Amino acid sequence: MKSQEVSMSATASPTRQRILETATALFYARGLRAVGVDTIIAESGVAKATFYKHFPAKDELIIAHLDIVDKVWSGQLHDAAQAAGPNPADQLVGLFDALDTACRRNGYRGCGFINAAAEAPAGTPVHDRTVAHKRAVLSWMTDLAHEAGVEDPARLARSLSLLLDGALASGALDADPEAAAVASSTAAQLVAAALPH
Amino acid sequence: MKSQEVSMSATASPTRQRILETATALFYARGLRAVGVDTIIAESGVAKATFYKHFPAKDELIIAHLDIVDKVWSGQLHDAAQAAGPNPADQLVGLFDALDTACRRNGYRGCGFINAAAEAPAGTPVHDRTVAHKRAVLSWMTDLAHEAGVEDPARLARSLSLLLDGALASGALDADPEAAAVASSTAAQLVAAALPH
DNA sequence: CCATAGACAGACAGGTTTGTCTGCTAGCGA
DNA sequence: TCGCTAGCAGACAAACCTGTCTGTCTATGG
Repeated sequence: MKSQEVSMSATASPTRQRILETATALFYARGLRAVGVDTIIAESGVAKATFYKHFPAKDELIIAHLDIVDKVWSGQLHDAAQAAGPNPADQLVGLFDALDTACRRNGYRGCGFINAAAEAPAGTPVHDRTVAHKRAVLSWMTDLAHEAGVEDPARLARSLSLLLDGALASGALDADPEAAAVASSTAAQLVAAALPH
Repeated sequence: MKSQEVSMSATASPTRQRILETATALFYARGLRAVGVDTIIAESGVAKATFYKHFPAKDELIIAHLDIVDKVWSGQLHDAAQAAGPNPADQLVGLFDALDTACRRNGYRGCGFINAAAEAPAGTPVHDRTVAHKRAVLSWMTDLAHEAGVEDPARLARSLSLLLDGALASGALDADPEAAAVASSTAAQLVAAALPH
């Protein structure tokens, strides 16, 4: 208990990482309940005891999976916003490019959180994480709208997040780039209309 | 085989109806995979053999459930549109009132189809039904937009359906009437902007 | 009065799921 | 060399899930 206790909280052992990567791919592709731990164990080539050492219960693995989804998707959203330049109004529109990029990846199946929430009743940790994620995105967008100097930042952010979630939800049905394009251009229209003058 | 053969195709026996009602409530509330046939059988107070006589497999019950969801939700959408008067542009906005009504009902958990699709991989009958439902709604809205005489009916309808799905998806997380209100007012804004002159 | 349809009750089979437990092996620092 | 950590392999228990089957009860129409 000397050298590793620092990295203990980071919990980034390679085996754990391998399990988590396999699991997150399977969960996203097939759904939380549809994937059993046996499948994850077989697919990641790990022993059952090892699996349960890292994740004492399936639910903890699911939570870890959602944290990854959050990190990845939030990152893509921020990157797309950044790519649109320094102007917050432009960023608010630019973030929708992440949608187009995402729906062109194959295996795209919409938003991992929305899909997860459909399987988890309210009050469960899974559901709570989803709510927290959506709230974080909304609050980020509200800040951006505020910086852009629009009249009602909360309303604009809400509209845009509705558009985003709609595109994500319909993306789980058919990964149609058309939906992303319409979401993006509608976002541009809403932002332009909300801007002062 | 004289009096009942007419109603045979309608398949509306009271027992079947009772099973279906119980199942559709449970499926919507907890999810497709989370509800086992045993629970449905117990809850509807029916014998196992009777259950399997009416629905030879769980999948058929799920399909029947989705047909109900489709009928109910489409009905509410149409009713809300009708209530807004004869003007198609008004109807396009008015249909969003169904959202507000829905999210105030308790036990509201968003769109049964979106939730179902999250559990069913592409290519399955469940997934197909969902796509068909969403396509039907979109096409209805496109017709309305066309009648309203907007410049690009397809685009307006797409925007509005994105908004609708977004509100439905976020409704599965928290049944916040605020989301419905913003969806509605944003719809009004988009319709007004799309109208000629 | 009795034959038949439809429903009830519940045992049963066979598969899957989560999670535990026992043993074995390989590396690594003391 | 010893002991510790981390991982592998796989048996096992207990619950649960779908679907089948046997047998009983009751209402209704001929």
